[in-house]
Amino acid sequence: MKTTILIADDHPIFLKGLKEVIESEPGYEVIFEAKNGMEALALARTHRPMVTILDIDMPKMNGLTAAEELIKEVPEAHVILLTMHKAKDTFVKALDVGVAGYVLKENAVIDIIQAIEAVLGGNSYISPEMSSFLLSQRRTSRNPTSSELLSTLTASEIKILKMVGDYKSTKDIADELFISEKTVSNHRMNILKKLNLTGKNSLLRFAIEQR
Amino acid sequence: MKTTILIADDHPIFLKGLKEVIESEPGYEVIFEAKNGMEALALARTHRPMVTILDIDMPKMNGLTAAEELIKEVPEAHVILLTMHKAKDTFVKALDVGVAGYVLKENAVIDIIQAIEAVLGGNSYISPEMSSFLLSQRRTSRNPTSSELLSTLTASEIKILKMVGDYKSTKDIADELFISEKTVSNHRMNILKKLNLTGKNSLLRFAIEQR
DNA sequence: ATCTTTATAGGTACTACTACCTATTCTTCA
DNA sequence: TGAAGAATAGGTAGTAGTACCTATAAAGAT
Repeated sequence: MKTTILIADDHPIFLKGLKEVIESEPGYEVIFEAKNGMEALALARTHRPMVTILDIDMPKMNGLTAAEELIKEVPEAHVILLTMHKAKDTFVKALDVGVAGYVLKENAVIDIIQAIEAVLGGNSYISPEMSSFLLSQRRTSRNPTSSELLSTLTASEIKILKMVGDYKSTKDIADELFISEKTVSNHRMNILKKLNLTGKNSLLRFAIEQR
Repeated sequence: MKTTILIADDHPIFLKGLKEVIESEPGYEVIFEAKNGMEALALARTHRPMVTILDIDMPKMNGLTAAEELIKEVPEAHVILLTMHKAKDTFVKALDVGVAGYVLKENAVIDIIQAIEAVLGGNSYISPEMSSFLLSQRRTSRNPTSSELLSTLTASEIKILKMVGDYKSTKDIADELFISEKTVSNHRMNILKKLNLTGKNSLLRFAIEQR
């Protein structure tokens, strides 16, 4: 059985080109084409293609909104978004919505088959240019200021901080380490002082953000 | 001025092949070659190539450890790791260490130039197969069970849940919404019941994880 | 040899969140 | 019209984390 695919793009030339690329691969068949988001959503909703490829910039309804609607109704839909620009906001939104693929148009011809295969396998696929954004996010989360402060902590303090970050209570930690709750409590206070933290869940907050 | 590059791989054939690929591109020059981690680290440390490409599986010292050491000493080094396997653990470790690129060997020939360009531009580059792993991590955090539960919450409850996730206290929320602390407290309890949560910071925990 | 740091543990007090009540007003839906 | 849900607010109790004390034993450094 062939893999059924829906493509939506408001530029007929791009649409045609992409279709040819996909169908040059054996086993893939573009069963539907749409030229705006509304049309794409209606087709995908009723005919359930195995993969839905949506351009983001389209009239009537943009691809992102269409993807959001479609995934809400059909969570098992495999949606790949195509875009011209590398804007972070839309990318982050797309991730939240739950699209399986995010491919830059400039790479589409080369990447699309890989992307389709990835999403069919239940994986996600994003163009390398976008994945670099994911990486940098991960990196900035641990900023230099906090890591300097962290270095002043002793081994025990770090161990306890990690356990706090795992949502363990003072009692949990005391039981696990076979020490008194008071000792754990003292360690917690010492950590708070070293990190210049005050207030109720400030340690938990810090521990979580540092993970 | 040419872009200077160090490559380290214990397989001479792969090393030679990769070098040819890189030097076929104008502007790139492989100034050093190493056949294990120790050698690579020593060369990179003293000669500071603009990009350092390390295979992970190498004798003496593996590429990951070498990368860790190098980045610790020379944070501005651009390190690209090459690997055969898609093991998550090493990948996550590599991200923590701060490598700029992570390329699967099977894709290396095609991707390496793109990877080099990305890391020189201060960006990160990871093979699409690995970036899919990053995405799936992001996705699983909001699992279907919790989103179903979330849909039972009222608008006010969702608003308050978000504020809890911003580390706001009951009092903070009450002040901000011009309602009684008791009302906020009641909303919190209702949320806890709807989400089947119990215990001290369970709501904070949930709110944070849902963000 | 003394001083500092660290891990250990106890006391006391305050505060915020959880837990389980009741009750009123308003909207919405059958 | 009557029932259900939602937002509002109050009471009371328990518990966990924060805040600030003191104190001792072991390890390390000057």
